[in-house]
Amino acid sequence: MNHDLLLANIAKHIQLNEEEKQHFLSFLQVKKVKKKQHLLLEGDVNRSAMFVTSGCLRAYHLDENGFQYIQQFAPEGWWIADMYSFITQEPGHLYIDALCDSELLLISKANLEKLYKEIPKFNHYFRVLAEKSLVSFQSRSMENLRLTAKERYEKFCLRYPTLIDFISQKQIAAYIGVTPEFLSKMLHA
Amino acid sequence: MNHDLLLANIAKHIQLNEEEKQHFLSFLQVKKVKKKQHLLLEGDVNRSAMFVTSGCLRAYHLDENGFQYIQQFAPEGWWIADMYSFITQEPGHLYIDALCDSELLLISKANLEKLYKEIPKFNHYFRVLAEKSLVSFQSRSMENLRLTAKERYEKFCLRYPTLIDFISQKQIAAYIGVTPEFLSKMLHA
DNA sequence: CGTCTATTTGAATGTACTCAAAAGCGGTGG
DNA sequence: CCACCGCTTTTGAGTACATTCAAATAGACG
Repeated sequence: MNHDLLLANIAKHIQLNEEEKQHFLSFLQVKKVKKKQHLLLEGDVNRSAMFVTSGCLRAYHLDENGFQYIQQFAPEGWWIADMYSFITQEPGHLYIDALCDSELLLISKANLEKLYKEIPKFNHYFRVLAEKSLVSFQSRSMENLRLTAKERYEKFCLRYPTLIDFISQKQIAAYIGVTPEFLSKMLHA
Repeated sequence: MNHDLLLANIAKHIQLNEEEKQHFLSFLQVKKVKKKQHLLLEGDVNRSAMFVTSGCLRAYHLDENGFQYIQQFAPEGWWIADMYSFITQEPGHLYIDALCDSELLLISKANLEKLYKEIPKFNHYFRVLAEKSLVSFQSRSMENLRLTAKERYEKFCLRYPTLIDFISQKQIAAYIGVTPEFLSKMLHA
């Protein structure tokens, strides 16, 4: 069942009885997307947080010159959202799309707020998630200043070992913040 | 009273009755530090999260060449910690020190865990804090790749308007990730 | 007042980008 | 099943943004 991965993830942090599990699952919506399909466009309000049960998503920003900057990949077992937009329910700046056919579990902002009220320990679960993600982005924001492109490439390989030979070099370039041309030269040097 | 700023901050997110307030305050420790005094060194375990009631702290990383990279400043009303170390209670990679004489409220990891158990709605408070901080570091990590030094300088001015004419250029350079020499040239161009 | 650190300025260098063009590769339709 | 089209990757030459090293000046603090 595609809920199992999520329940297992949650079980690492909080204990749910059968009733709570069912209640939680009733808030979720299953969604299937095809490769290249968008789940969120710039200017959209991100109404649901997404948990990837199979496949892989990515969140990216498009700058005024048409350059993509990838904020994160979300392989199987990862949550993804435009956090700014999801929290504030205002239009966001990110695109989210599928790198391959994928299956997702969605929880809407409204249902998540209900969940926090009805099963408060989910505050704990999502607090721990947010804290871990925070630590990771804190590191990355400093690494993006102090590391060279080559070092950032190596960090990428460590962070997403399953993606290295699955995604294109262009995607990796957009994640580490270099041009595809430069990454190609770097890997052939 | 120096607790007021913190209680006001908390009141924006959760409602506490008088008893809960007192219980919370009993977990806190007041600490005064002088300018340049360190609160955390690289390799230390960060045992307490710190709330700045007056003054200003900063968290920074020192690389192998002796360059400082400032992760964040914490003026009055901000929380600061080495989140990685605080969460895991393992040795961290950050230094935290005072930019001027400052007054802090500390909550130890152990007391915070007790607090979560005894007044679970603090999970909500710290979840919201972590989420906001996450959004801010997500933006910064991409800005550090796609913006030029001049644009990062402008973002810095927006984020910390009270610090611009209080801290040295060298500090700003260490935050936006350029050499002091380059920042000087940039500002005189 | 003297010392230490921060800032300024300049010349040479390096890392990564831009633009351009060719080669490779994958998917789609005839 | 092959040919074509579009996108990715490669390669090269010229350029830009930021660094390094060095030295002079200015400022802050005890």
